[in-house]
Amino acid sequence: MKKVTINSVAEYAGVSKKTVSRVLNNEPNVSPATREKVLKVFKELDYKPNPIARGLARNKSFIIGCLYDNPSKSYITRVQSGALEACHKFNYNLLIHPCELRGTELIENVGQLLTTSRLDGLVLTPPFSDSQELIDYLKKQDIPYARVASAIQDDSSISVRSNDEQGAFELTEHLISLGHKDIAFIKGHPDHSATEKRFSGYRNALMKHGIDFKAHLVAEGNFSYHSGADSAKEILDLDPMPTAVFASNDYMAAAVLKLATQRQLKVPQDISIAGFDNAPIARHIWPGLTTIAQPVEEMTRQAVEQLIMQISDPSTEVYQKVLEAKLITRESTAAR
Amino acid sequence: MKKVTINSVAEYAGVSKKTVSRVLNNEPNVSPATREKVLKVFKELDYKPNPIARGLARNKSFIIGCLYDNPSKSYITRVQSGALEACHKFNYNLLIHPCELRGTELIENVGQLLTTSRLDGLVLTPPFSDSQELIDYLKKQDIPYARVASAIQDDSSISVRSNDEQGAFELTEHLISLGHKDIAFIKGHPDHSATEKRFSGYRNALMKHGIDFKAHLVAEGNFSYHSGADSAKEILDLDPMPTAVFASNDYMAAAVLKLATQRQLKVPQDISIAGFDNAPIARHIWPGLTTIAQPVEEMTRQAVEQLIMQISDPSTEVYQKVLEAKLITRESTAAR
DNA sequence: ATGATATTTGACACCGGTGTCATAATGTCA
DNA sequence: TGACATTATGACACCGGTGTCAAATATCAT
Repeated sequence: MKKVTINSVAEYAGVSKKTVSRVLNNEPNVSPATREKVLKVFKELDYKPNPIARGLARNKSFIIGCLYDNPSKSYITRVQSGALEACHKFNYNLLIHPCELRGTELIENVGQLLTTSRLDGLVLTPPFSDSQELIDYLKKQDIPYARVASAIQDDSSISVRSNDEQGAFELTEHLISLGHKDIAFIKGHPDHSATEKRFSGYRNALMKHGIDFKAHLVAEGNFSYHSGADSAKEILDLDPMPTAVFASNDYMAAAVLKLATQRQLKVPQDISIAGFDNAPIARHIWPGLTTIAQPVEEMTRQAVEQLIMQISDPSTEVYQKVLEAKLITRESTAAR
Repeated sequence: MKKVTINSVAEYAGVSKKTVSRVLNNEPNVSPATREKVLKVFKELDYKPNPIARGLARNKSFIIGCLYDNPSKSYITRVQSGALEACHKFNYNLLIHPCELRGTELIENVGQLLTTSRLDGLVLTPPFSDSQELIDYLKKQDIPYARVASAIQDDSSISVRSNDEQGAFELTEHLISLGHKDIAFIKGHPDHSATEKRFSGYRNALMKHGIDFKAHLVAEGNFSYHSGADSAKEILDLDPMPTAVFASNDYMAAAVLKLATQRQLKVPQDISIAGFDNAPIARHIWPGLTTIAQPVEEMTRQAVEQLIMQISDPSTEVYQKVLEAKLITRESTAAR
């Protein structure tokens, strides 16, 4: 099977390759007759323009890169699916690139990525969306990027996040309204800005309702299930045991639930447990986890859509957006 | 910041661009002195070769595409991580493309993918690895591909799978050895070849141990948690209720566990439950699920590695490989 | 020193498209 | 019908690299 290029199409149709290019890109100033003729040849030869050649000429690749370093597989797939939705809408594709925030090679690693594959833009998900070092680098390299769930204040770049603080506040109030006063808290990974946001939502709710904050009720997690299991042990070993646990994500909450169940504790009768994110696991276990639903897909979709807009027209105004997080109550929390 | 191209480097270094290209690609026949000089200019100007231009000249993109249509997020991320490992080892990148097997537009959709982004090869994961239609199309288009977990017999293309039948056989034997005779089975998605393999492993084990196969103990699932919940209802409503349930994946098993727990059944005392895949959820719930560990990352890694080998040298022999699946016993199964 | 061979280097076409600009064809109006 | 604006088309350079091949230079045996 011989390769069909723009040249062969042009020759076959008896026009110049520039005219073929015009038809290809739906440019004006082609007579209907010619256009028709060329389109027919497209069909006849089954012509597919070479995206690489086009990329070289236009200096574009129509590929967006997605950077992440996150232990939650469901979070990652949600991010991907939001990003893909936006990409496909505009005929872009998505290249994924998990890498580690820590370690001196981050910049080098991303540099390598940009060297081996020219990307039109980058979506940064936590914790990268909070890495000032990375952002400075991208700015210097002049690579368009969009931040998802970032806490960095920067009006000159795209950012879509959800209201973590508000969500944590509401969830804590929910627990308080059920009569809980000793509410343990498991923090997330310190590199993620959401960690501090959720923590302060928790503290603010306590404060608003006149409940003293007790440092010994706070455990340090890192969003992984494993860290949740460690924190769970700390918390369930406390005497007196708190009546409720608020974990900064659902995986850690699931770990608490597992240990509690292993210890023959009844949830929610003996202890209430709540998570954050509304990951699939929150409804796959029994009792289902009360949690905060974050619109992860939607955040990413909007971020990528804005990113593509900005790529196609760099003069487009970029803006920052905050989406609402929503309380989902299930069976894991109850009045004490 | 002016763009640094191979031309500017050549001019600056006082050599031809071909020589620069030689240094870039570590080709022989460059005098050490010249090589040194050019390398210094690379540093000085911070030169980054343009992958698109290189791609055009060599007719390569160094990008592998990954096709999937799978409800299990953990399966997807495991596939991705295995694929990425192989890609990065050879300086390739990975582009992801979820799409639907059903619907007439599959071929069109993949065609679109290949049109908008030239890929050097494609990894097919279930159920695509079993789609003869897609495979024929790729062959016709002359796009290299590798199949993961495919049951299609085709010695001319790369395939890495694990032994689903053997795994299911072992798991069933495990249940039988615990004294179970009424073992319900939840099937997977009919489009996946693994579904039949696992089912026949189950039947063969029953047969070997002289246990009659009972059709009413088989429920039709599709690998999704939701389908598992439906099947769970069917099975737990049976009278007499079977003493064990073997679900074709862990999500469906988790759904059975959830319903059982909701109904105040003790697992494994009242009923044993087993899954397949060793997905994260299998150890995130209580009791942990007895299951079969499939080396998903490893399968994909090997498949992609072979794929890249074949791309770099089309004369490379391709081969098919079967990896072992392994029984993992946890708390969800016990003697009756 | 001489010719034969091996190594280093560069000129130039090429990959498959797009952008610029000149020219040809067509349309408009007095 | 001629002058002028408008539309259609193509020639050609260009994007930033790589492949081919011939020329220039270095190495070596005799």
